[in-house]
Amino acid sequence: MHQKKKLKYDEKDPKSIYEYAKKLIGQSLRDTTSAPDLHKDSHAKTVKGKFGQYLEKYYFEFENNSESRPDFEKIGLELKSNPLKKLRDGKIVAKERIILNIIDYVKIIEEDWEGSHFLSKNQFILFVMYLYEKDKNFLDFLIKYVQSWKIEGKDREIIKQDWEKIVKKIKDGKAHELSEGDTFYLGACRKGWKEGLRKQPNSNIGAPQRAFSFKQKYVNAILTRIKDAEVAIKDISEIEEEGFEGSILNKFNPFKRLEVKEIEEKLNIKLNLKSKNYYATLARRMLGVSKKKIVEFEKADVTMKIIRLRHNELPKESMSFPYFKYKDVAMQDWEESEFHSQLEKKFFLVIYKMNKDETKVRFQKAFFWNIPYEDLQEAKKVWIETKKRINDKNSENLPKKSENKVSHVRPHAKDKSDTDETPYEGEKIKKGFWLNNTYLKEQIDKNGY
DNA sequence: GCATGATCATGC
DNA sequence: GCATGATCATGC
Repeated sequence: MHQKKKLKYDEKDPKSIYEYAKKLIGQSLRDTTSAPDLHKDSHAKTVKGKFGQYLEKYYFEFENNSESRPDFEKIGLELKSNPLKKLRDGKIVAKERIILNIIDYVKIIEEDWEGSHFLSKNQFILFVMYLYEKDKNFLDFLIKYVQSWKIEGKDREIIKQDWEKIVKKIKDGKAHELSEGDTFYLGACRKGWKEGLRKQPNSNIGAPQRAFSFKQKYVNAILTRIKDAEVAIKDISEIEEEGFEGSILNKFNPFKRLEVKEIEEKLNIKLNLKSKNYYATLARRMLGVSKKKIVEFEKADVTMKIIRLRHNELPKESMSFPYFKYKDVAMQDWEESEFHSQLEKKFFLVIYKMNKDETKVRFQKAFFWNIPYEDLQEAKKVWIETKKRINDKNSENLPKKSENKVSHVRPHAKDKSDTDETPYEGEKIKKGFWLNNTYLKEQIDKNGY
C-alpha cells in the first residue's frame, strides 16, 4: 500500500491552506515547485489547461482529483486558477471566462438551487490568478492574486436567478437553445465539441455540451474587488473563538519583539525599507493582507496608524490629520467638524520601537484605540480656540503643542506655496490638527501589552 | 532634545 | 494634481 504523502499544509484548516497558497503571490510555478519542464520548446498556447493541473499536482500535491467534489474536499473549497492579461495601457484584466462544472442536463432538472451540485462545488473558491503571456512557458507565468471567494450577498441572488433560468430552459426541453446571452453573471458556455451532442430531458433533440461559467465581465468584477480589498480574518471560526478584536490581535503574536528584518524573513517577503509606508505595509502583511485596504477595517471604519517609539518610549512624531480649510473651521460647530468626526473613529495603532541609535526597529504591539471622552473634550478646546483665532484675524498663531496636552495645530502642506484661504487674512499655508506625541505616549502606556 | 515649521512619497 | 500619512529639518 502506498504511503500517503505529508502535505505542506493542513487540508482541514482553511487558514493553513490560505497561508500556504498566499506564498504563490509574486512567484511562478517554476519558483515554487519542482515541476518538470516538459514543454521547453513549446509555446504556452499548446499546453492549455496545464497551469491548473500543475498547480494542483506539484504545488498542492493533490492525490487524485475527483471531478465532482471540491478540490479541498474536507472544507468544501474549490481551487480555480485563471489567466489574466495585460492591456496595451498596462491595465490587468481577466483573459477569459472561468469555466466551472459541466452541466448534466438529465440530473440538474431534479435539483433545487440550495442543494445544487453547482453550489456545493463552487460556492467557496480559492482563486489563483496568474498573468498569461503569449510567448512564455506557463511555468514562468507570474502569479498575481491568491484570494478566497464566496458566492454571497447580491451576487448570490443574481447567480441564483441565472442558474434557475438555465435550469428552466433545460426543463422545457430547450437545452439545445441555451445561450450565454440568457443570463448575467453565470453563463452556460459551450465546452468541447468532439464529444458530440448530449441527451437532454423532455426533448429528443441533442444539445451541445455546456458548462457553467463565470462570465468574463464578472471575473473582472471579482478581480477588481480582490485588487482593492483583502480580508485579514480568513475564517468565521476565528471570530467565533477569539472575538473580532482578538482574532486581529492574535495575528500579531508571532511577531512580538521581532526586528523588522526578522519579520520580513518570517513572512518570506522583501519590502522596500526606504518607502514611507514601509511600516504600514509590514503591519498589513503581519495581518496577512498584501493590498492597501483591509476589508474588515474598511467596513468598520477603523483607521490604522503607525507609531514609532524612540528609545525613551516617546513617539518620534506627533500624529497628523488631514489639513483643514480655514473657512470651514471659522464657520462650523465642533460637532460637525472634520476633526471631531476623525477623532470619533476607532483606531488601530501599530507600535514599533527603535533602538538607541535608531538603526534597528522592532514591532512592539498593536491595539485598538478610541479617544477617551475627557481627552476628546481637550481636543474640542483646541478646535474652538483655533476657530476663535481664525475669526480674530490671528490665524498665524494657532494653538501650539505647549498649550494643550492632547492636540495642537501645525502646518500640513506640500510646501510654503501650498495655501488655503482664510476668512480675513488671505492665503495662509495649509494647517492641520495633530495629536501630541506626549499624549500618545500616555495612551500607548495604558493600552495593549 | 524638543517644539514647530516644512516637506516628501504614495496612491487615487 | 492633490490629499494624505508620514517623516525630515531647523532653531532654540
